[in-house]
Amino acid sequence: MSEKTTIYDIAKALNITAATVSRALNNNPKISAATKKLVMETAAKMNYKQNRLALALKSGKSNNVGVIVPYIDRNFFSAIIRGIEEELYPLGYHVIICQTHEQESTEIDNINALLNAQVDGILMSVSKLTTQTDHFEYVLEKNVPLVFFDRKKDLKGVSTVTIDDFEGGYRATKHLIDQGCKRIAHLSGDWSLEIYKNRYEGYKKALTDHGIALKKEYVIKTKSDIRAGQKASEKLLMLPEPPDAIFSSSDYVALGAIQQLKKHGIKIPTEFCVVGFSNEPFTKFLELSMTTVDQSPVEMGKMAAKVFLEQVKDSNVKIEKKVVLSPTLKIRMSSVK
Amino acid sequence: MSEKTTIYDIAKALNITAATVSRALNNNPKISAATKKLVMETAAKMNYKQNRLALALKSGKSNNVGVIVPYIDRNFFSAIIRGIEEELYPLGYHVIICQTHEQESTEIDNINALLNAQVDGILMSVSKLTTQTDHFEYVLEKNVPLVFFDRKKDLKGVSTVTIDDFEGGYRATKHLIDQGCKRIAHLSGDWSLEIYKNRYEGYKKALTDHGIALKKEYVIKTKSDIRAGQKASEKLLMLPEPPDAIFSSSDYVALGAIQQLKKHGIKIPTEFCVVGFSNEPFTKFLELSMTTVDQSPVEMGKMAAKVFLEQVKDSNVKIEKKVVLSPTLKIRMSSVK
DNA sequence: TTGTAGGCGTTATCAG
DNA sequence: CTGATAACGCCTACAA
Repeated sequence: MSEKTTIYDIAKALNITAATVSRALNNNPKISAATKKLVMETAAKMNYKQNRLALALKSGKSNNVGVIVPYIDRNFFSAIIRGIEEELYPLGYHVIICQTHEQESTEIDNINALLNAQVDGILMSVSKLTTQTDHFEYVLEKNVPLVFFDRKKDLKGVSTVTIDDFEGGYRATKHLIDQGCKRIAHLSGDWSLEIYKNRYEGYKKALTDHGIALKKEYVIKTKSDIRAGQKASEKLLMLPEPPDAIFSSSDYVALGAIQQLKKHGIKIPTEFCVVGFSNEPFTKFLELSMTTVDQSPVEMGKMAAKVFLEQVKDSNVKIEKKVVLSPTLKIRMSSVK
Repeated sequence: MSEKTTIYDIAKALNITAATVSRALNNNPKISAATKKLVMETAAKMNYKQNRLALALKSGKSNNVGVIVPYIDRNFFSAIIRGIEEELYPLGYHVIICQTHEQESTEIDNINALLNAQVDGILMSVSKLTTQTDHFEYVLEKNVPLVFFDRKKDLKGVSTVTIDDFEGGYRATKHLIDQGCKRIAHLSGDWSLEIYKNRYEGYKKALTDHGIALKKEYVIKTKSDIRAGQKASEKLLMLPEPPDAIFSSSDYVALGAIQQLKKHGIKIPTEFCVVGFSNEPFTKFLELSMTTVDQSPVEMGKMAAKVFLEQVKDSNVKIEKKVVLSPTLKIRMSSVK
């Protein structure tokens, strides 16, 4: 029983031809009910399982999609992958995972490997260190659907699923203003990634909309970790006129800020409010739970999958869909006076 | 340039046969250096990329491995997947992801789908609700290597990579004893999963080794979430002689316990110590950081991948390797008086 | 050293 | 309705 049974085995057992077996198995209308039933039964009896590799070679569709992310164990990305998988699995697609470690060379490598593996599409979030776009254009040349989620590059023919980072930044900042904060600082990331630029723009707009002047020294670009948050907030506190609130583009940076503020004996939220970004799981579990912007990553993954599906459906027409999801402000203790 | 170039295209361009091209591309010794060079150059010029599907069909090896986990966005599992991917990618393998949602029927479904896709191996963690083992035996019948990580079923011919849960439970409990705790409770999980049973056994052994009697009412089986932790610890506090420490098999349950203790105004760690299990990322970020048992999931993933590789290397000999990793106790604030 | 031919498992096309 | 045949892209005896 360890041998794989093929449609030939079934054909032989039934004294018919493999073509007929194939037809029976595939609900082809041109087949008698009798033989169909017979084939089905013996197929079950012989424990036949379709070899998807052969089908893939024949049809040119592998029913695999490649997903490329910086690190799979970052909650934001694993949640997106979860969404993609859950949307695609019922339709017979499998998800192949690749990690870039934020390296452009690895990203290029991944794309080539996935293309060789004949994936039906590539869904990805661009790595931080990526500057070129040749490898993306190469994917398009091959007529393989390409969908960017969260981190994107602007390219003709590529669909994208993002959240409205501007809106997220705006709401977070407005919330702080509503809480009565007067001197709101912003901890941002590298602006070569649009997401950070957009969050900053939202912050800026919210301030000006409410008649608050933007202070250059209140905006600091940092890496996305706790240490960076500690250092940046220390710098802010040393200012002649220190801020009374921080909107951070990263939950980790926000956490670092909170830790530093506590070290200085500053009371949160009464004296100082903090808002993060991403709704990382830990933000909810903190004793002083953190207000943050939720990006609904599972939904983002599902949406990316849907966009991909539309693309394969009408592979003749070039679709270039830009889906922008709305962020949700999760108001928690770190910002409510 | 959108057409895929095959070895036939190269052959035609060079007025040689596809077989020769194939040999040149594969470093076959029986070929002249001249033609080899020529083939290589035109292959590069024509942007040839090997079709791995065709190779897979021909060779019977897809160079894909299937990984099945309950949920991909649980940090423990995504970290394991990260380890697997990082170990296998350099060798040309790709990782296909499936989620069971803890359902046995989905698990069976996933296995069949992966088998149909001709994966070279399946690495998985058994779902909580799985009772049968037929589908695992079926994998073995097909001569597809099967490796369990963390959650396993005992089966002949299956390799496993786990951590020493007994040891983890023992160390956690001994640590509490060393801290001077006298009445140590244990919040466990469903014992149909060995891991929970073993952690309990470690707890028990540590107690008896130190001359402490096991109290039945101090051991409660719960689900693995915060709410369950709150409820269970409430029950413990209502006991005529409430405990002064909790060792929990789950970080989430431990967090629920801590929250409940605080509600009662109990001071941690001075009056009460808590130790969790898994080293979920949030445990480190809590204001009162949580002592917990680290399972080094990335290492576990790498090890599972290595075991798989050994298995495919000598596919003739049936290997049944049982790797047991050592857990590490991360001592933090929730348990140090 | 190179060419020829067959096959991996399926499906699609064309006859019958 | 069913059978025969070719094709997907690659590799590998075997023959030359």
